[in-house]
Amino acid sequence: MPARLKDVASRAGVSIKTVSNVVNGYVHVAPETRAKVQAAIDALGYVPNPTARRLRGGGTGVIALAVPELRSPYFAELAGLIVRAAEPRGWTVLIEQTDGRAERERDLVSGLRRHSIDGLILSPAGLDATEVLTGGLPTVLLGERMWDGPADHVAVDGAAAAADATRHLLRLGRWRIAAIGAPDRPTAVTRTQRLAGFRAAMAGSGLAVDPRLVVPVSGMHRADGAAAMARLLDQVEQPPDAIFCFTDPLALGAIRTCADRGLDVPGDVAVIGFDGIEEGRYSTPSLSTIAPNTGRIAQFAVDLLAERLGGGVSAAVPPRAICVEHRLLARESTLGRLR
Amino acid sequence: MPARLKDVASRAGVSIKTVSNVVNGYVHVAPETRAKVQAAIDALGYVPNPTARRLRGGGTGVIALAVPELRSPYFAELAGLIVRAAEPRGWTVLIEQTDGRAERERDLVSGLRRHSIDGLILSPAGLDATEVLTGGLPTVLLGERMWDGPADHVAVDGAAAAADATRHLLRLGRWRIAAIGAPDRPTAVTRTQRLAGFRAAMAGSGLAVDPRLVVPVSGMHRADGAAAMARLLDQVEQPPDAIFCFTDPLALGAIRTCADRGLDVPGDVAVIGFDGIEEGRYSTPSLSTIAPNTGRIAQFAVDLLAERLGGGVSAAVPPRAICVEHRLLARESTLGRLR
DNA sequence: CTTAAGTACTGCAACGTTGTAACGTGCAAA
DNA sequence: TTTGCACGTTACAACGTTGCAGTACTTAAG
Repeated sequence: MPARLKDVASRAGVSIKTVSNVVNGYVHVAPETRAKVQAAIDALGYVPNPTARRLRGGGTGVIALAVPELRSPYFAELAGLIVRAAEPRGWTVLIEQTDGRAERERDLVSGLRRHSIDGLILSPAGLDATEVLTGGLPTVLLGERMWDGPADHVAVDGAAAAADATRHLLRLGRWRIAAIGAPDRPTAVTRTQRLAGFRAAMAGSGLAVDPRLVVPVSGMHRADGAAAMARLLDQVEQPPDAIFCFTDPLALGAIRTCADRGLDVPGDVAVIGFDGIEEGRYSTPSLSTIAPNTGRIAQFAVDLLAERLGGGVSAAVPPRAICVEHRLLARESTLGRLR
Repeated sequence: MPARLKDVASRAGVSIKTVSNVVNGYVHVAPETRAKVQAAIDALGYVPNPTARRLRGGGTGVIALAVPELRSPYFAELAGLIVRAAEPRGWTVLIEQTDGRAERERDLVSGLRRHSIDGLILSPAGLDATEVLTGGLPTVLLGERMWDGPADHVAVDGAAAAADATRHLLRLGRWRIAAIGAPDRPTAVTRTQRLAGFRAAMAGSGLAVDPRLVVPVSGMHRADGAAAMARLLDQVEQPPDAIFCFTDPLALGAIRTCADRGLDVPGDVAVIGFDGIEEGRYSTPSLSTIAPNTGRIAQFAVDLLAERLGGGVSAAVPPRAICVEHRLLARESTLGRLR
């Protein structure tokens, strides 16, 4: 039984609308009326009812964030940053997990309208570009996509970043370089781009890519990396001297397998990942990686959504793509112990 | 401009209310009327407006989950499980980050009413027990608390689990055992309980706890563990032969410092953590830990909330406390390489 | 043949809010 | 003085839904 405008109004001896005006900071309210109303508000502990506001035609202050899964550290950290970036705007974030299944993404995008949601930040993993718009919801896409997608979109340049990782290995004098995390299906855009960058950097150094050293995975977790590394070591007579893993968890799993097999990292095999998750700073050996600026990704995602929502950008404005910078973090898994 | 009841009604040639009755499965509707209405619903793609329903007095299908931060792997994994457990009930989960600040928790609990939320699952870190109820929202608490708290509550027995961890170290013949993660303020209930369990197990073996080996921390991250370990090593002339860290990230940070200082884990120092996060299975050395059954924690939390919400349990029923089992996962950081 | 109970459906009001239009004021400009 | 205007305030309607009370008709019971 929370206080309503009506209660405040009768206590302050004014009309409902005047209270509404005070609450909403309308200018033309006599100071003493305002004070009287404010006193009543404080006395009753009045808090506006957002449901009613929404019904009347406003926003809900809730946006949805859809990621493959929260147990992936990269997405957990990103989600945390997005929640934080949404805070100053007074938004709360509703989180959905897609499990990376296009079908589930589709259900989500179309079904989210049932909730009272202002906008969507979607990290798609397999949804066809054209399908994204069907929801009719203001949407921002995260992650490496085609740059002419159907919605606003924030990402790093995956191919360039992958090439940077590869070149880092090449600069260290490694040339028999494996790649773990190749796509197992054509819709996995992120992995396809990273693979392309890998190939480009190899080609740039005049090196051929041994097909047996390109290992596809079905998941992007530590277990998948460990299994892929084991498979790789079992299939080739001579192990690679370096590995570019397309995510940090893949790399950490691969490193674990190396340890189990008695391979020294980076002595025998240098390993570099991709994500820049905090875990890699403290692992043994610490993990060299490509770190997208996740803070800026989160900020841009929220800002782009805010612009679409606030009408700052007409719906007719074509989708914008923002490319966020990345850094190469060279650590022990490629450089060795530093001291 | 989605279709409203009114639109469906005029298309089907019936009253608004009859359409409402059909949508809500009211029994006394003639089959042919129902079919006619259903056809209109399908034709117009009518979807009920949840905001209006909520205003009228129903639930929203949205629950809130408040955790300290998503970047903590334990909470990220738990959040993922809760989102998944909420799915079959048709609930979506709105996530808030408290940063472990009681003040922020207070704001959240009282402010969440502003959103249209049916219930709250709160993992408190410092909020006084009595304050939790002020929100007036059906609430389930997570994490080790007083067992006579003001709301339904799911947790492992933190003291018993901590004692298990300590006894594991004792069984390995270690006796100079340090604890990293002691509370730096009295309201940190979780850490206080784990410390109590640690002390109890030590006392049970007739061992005194060297106060210098009990290290308080201000945060529970890898960095805090690394710093605490460094502080510990700097302060005592002879390093401990084992360390119980109150969370896995603390343990992983501590292990990292050991590596930097040339201490072998577990040769020189055995390390055990608390959380059972996936990361510990793949770290080098893999991390011994206490693993609460997070799957069941998530399930119970959602189920308890559902009971309060669904009226299956009267509001008068006193708060229930569910104690979830935990397992000791003994791995390399205490046992050494197994092969 | 009346009465009661049940079925099929409808209209109205209410949930709490805000935009719009309107109403008096009082004061400055005509 | 009259006009005009800005100010302070208010009544009313609407947002889309559902509970309640009611109407009209049908069937069963007394």
